[in-house]
Amino acid sequence: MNTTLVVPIFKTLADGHRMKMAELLAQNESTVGEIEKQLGLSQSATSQHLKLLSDAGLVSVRKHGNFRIYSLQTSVLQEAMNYFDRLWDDSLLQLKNNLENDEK
Amino acid sequence: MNTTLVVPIFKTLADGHRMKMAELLAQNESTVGEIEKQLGLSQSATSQHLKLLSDAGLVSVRKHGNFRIYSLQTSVLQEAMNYFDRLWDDSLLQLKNNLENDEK
DNA sequence: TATTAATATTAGTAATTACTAATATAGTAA
DNA sequence: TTACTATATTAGTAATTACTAATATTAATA
Repeated sequence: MNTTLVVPIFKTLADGHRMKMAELLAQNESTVGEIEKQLGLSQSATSQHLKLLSDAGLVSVRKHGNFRIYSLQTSVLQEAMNYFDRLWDDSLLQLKNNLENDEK
Repeated sequence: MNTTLVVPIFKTLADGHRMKMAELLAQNESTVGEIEKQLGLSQSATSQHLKLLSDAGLVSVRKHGNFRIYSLQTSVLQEAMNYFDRLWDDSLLQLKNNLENDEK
């Protein structure tokens, strides 16, 4: 597995506010203003967090009049899920091997 | 879901070296010295990273003579996996709802 | 065109991080 | 005990981060 792909995703989600944003967007796509209100952040801070999420490919944006509508990008989520699945599988395998060795 | 549980796990794994450590430990429990050699880090840096992993509950340690043997703690991994699963499910549900609304 | 609304970008700053270098601790062995 | 080995801890530092405040951009509307 290539950690360089997954590390940026983790870095981006490893922040309470951005994690909340991801959760909000998992429920519904949303404008900057709505997110700002939900999280109680300043407009600037909200925009900056969204930019980080966007740079990491975790969200996409489209314009609607004067608004920007952000949505969660599930394909990148999948990357992160695969990473955990892999770790999980490896450690289960390790456990199994250890049990077998103990029997000998 | 309680993000305060998951954020520290993400913060801890959101570093290339610690992520590599988690991967190594998923394959095999290991001493500090082995990890240090695998990652090409200094002894001190290695110890400090392991402390962070340990504080986050991602690894456990046991003593063996002069050595400390670190192993991955799968139960905490599970937390993080659940988080992603939840996000994933929510966004699939959102997608489904949007399709249904479009039909109207 | 001028004004307003929604958002983005920039510069500055305090707090956090990841390292190195040095020192401390704890177990082993002479 | 003394010396050695494996690891932990501490202090200091450069780089990064998350914010605020100010300004810029872009679209809608009067």
